[in-house]
Amino acid sequence: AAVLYAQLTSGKPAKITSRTQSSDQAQYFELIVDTDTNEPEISAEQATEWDRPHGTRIELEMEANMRARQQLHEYIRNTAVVNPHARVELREPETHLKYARATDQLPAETEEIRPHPHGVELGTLIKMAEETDSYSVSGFLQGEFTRVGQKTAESIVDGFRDRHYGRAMSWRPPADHDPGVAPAVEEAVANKGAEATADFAERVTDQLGESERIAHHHVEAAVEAAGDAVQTEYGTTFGATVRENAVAAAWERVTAERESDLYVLIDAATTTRKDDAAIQGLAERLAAKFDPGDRHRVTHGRLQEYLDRAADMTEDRDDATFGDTARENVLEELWGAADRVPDDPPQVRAIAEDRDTASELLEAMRAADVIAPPTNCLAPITDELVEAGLQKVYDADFYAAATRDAAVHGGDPFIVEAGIAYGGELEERTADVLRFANRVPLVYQRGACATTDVIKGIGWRNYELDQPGGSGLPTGPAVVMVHVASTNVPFTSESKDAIANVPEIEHEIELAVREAARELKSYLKERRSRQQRRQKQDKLATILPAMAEKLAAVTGRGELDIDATLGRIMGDVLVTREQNGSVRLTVENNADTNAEPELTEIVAAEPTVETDAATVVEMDDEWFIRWAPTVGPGERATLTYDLPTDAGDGAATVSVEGIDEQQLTIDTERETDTTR
DNA sequence: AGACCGACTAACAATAAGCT
DNA sequence: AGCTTATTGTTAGTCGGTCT
Repeated sequence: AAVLYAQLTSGKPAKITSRTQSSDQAQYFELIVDTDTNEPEISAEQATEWDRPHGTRIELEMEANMRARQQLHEYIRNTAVVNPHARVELREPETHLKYARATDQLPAETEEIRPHPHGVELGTLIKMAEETDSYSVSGFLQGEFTRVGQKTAESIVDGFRDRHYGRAMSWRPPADHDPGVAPAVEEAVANKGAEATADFAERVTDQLGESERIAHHHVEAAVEAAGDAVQTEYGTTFGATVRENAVAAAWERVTAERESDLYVLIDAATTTRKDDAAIQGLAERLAAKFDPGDRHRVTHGRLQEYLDRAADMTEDRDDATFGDTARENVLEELWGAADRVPDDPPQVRAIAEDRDTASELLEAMRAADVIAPPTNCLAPITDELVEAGLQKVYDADFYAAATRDAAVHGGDPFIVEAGIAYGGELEERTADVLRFANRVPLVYQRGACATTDVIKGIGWRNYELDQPGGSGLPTGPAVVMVHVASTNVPFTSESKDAIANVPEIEHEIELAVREAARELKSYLKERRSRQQRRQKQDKLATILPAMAEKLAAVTGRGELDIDATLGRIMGDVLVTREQNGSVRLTVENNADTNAEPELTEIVAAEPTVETDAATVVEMDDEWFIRWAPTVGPGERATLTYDLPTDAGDGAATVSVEGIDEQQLTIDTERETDTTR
């Protein structure tokens, strides 16, 4: 599109330079797009020198006005966010934007997939049907669509038959005491010999008697089978005319009692005590819709029409009511009673030529259960790289990102990713929302986008962000980015400016943003508590020494150990080391949660540790003493070990890990106290 | 209470391998 | 070559637990 636009405005070809790592020369092309055939045309080709080791460069010259420069910059910046693997640079006469690569990791390769049955449009379907090599509908579906195997294809074809041919209404076989099918068939067959005719009629009757309900095609099949059998046995030919007559006669017998048959069905469907007369009336009127000579094939829509008319009439005449629910139940009962026709579906070619048939097939495809499409056709940026992308563009204190698992809307898989940058150089105002679709920034129509709607709908106060009025965009030094990757992103319009409000996508966007926001929340909470701690500590640090001094002056005793006291007041973990012949390490936990510090000491001589709580490892004449106690709130734990007397006073120091630096006070002064 | 998540199983499509 | 069969991978569905 860019090439075409450049060509239209400036008339100059696109200049392309490309070089692979292995080749020592680059290839240079000039390319124009033939607007008639929409095919590229290479107008010049030559080998050339290029200073880059590998890559592709496209140069386009185009005319445009630069009034929307701000948005161009924004576009470039946003592009840099979602393409952390790329180096993005913009040179203009007065500005120069440059974003370096944040990672050398290329986006995961995507796999091409065939379209999903739920995702195609009628036009596409017809086009596919025209181009396929398959003859049968089943083969076409299995070959051209993803997630369609034998089972799914069968269910689609079944649905298609229902829509294309309708179903064949079936009736119960005549009861035994009624004049059965046999006499009617015998009557219909002439000049075939009494014995053969009787046998023929009996066979047909037996065959039909086996099934619960009989549709027209059952009768046809029974007559065919009986005809063939009798033909070989008796040597008399049962031609097409005879068979037709026999089918007609048998069918007439089968359909003779439509009314009582329908009565039973309607009665079964209407559980509530409907008026008997009303049901009878409905059955009568419905029975009248099925012509005696007809095959009784109805589509779902036609059946509904019949039922509606019959029900309306019954309401008028018999003063009964048939509500929507009742009608629906009866309709489903009748539809269930009707038999799926055995006709083969038309060939794919025929479907391609007939729009109505194709539309019926599409309906069947939409209605069928098809498992979700595979998701490896999408390449998410991944949460780490979203973070990296944000870091590369925004100078903030905190970054969070979340990538959702793939989900499906219609037939198209999609992945939603969200990222949040907070603090740092970001301005304190309504948070920016960056929207992306398939790694392309969406600049316009901010308000019409599903992304914005979702973010406005989130209660940001839960996540420690200000939100005036409790809804709408949050305020604060924050940037929220949302990326939707899909094989078919549903845009609100052709201009691809905003993502449409598809419930599935909105839901995923919300979950993704919330996921990232939760991280932000814990960060903000921690930061706040840290600030409070620091304020408290600052105050104490000014007061305590003065108090200690006063106290010392009043009591006349030596100076107090302020550090330890401060630690106790602040709820810190206090680690003390005393050396008096043996070394004694004490962990005192003044916090209100369990502390699990890991203490390591390195000494120059082999220590003797009495408990199993600590492990000693020797390495290059140094001994590592590792001790990882769990200390409950308000408790203290102690480790004592001996060093050989000739080891001298330890230059050993204790290092502590697993405790937040802010909450840790290490006190080794007593070492000097005791050795003094 | 409801949504979400992970572990597990069953079902099914996709693919490779084998067979007629 | 075309069909059937085994294998593999993916997904839907279910259950129980956890979090908000």
